[in-house]
Amino acid sequence: MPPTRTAAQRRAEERVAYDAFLAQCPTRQLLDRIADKWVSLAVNALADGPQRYSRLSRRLASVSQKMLTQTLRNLERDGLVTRTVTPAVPVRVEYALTPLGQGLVPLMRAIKSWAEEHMDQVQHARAAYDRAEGRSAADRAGEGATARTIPG
Amino acid sequence: MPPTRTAAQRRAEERVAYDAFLAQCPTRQLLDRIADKWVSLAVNALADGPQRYSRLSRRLASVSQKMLTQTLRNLERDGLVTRTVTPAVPVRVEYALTPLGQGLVPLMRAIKSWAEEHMDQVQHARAAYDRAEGRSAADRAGEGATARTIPG
DNA sequence: CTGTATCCGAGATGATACTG
DNA sequence: CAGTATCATCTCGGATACAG
Repeated sequence: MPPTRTAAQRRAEERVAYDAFLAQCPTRQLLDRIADKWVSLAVNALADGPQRYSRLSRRLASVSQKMLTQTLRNLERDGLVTRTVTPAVPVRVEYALTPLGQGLVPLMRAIKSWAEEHMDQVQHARAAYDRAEGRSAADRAGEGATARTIPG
Repeated sequence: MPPTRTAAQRRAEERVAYDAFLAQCPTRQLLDRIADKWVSLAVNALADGPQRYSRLSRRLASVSQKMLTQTLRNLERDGLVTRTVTPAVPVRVEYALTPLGQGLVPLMRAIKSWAEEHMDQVQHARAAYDRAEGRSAADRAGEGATARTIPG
């Protein structure tokens, strides 16, 4: 008789288990947090000291209001930033890194450091790969690396 | 007369500029790469040595075939892994970390290390925040931290 | 000033079926 | 064995309008 579960079913179960695992995995949680497009920007901006919402909004001009608020809320929830409301008219809200949030800064620097040291190699590999992809294998014979990092 | 561009328009332009910036920013590229759900798993698995596709597929049982292939292709494109095809019947394809890819491992360890040292604080903050959110402010008076890290 | 609420389109991801 | 192709879904993020 056939196995009780198909390969697809087993994979589905594995996924459930893995998802549950992810919910606890510190590394994944950290990666999910810092890899967020706006988090790195916000943390960087706040590394200069406490700032009001409007100032952050101006500094991170490319971030929509929705995303900025959402990012700051998440960071607050995780205990990485504080949100201080001063009741006045108009309201004044100031954001600041907590000690925990400040601890994140060196790590970000480490990542940045590695990136600056090695990402050019990645860029080069990427360009080479794309060049090879773009044409038939026979075409790529004598060819110097153009070292073009970013197309377009 | 009103300004030539509205605030919304200005923000849109800022976004375009920022997107262009992101395309070059090494840090962001690195974050985008390593934060990928499956990349960390794949790199980790390959850190044990070269492996065939089928073996990877079994080890990363939670990853769909499509995603595994896509992940490996991206890593190959970035020069982080090699893909070696041995013409035979059936075909044999082996993946391995390049030296560049191996250089990524210590960085991942650093991230993991930070995560293991600090993410429990984040979890605690998160739980506290969620507890406060879940009820009216008046309710939270005398209450010990339950230290429940993961709900559900 | 500092947000919240709603709608909507684009891209990511999984399931499934098919191929050299 | 090692993929590729296609379709359905689903979440994210932006635009916009409204509110305390």
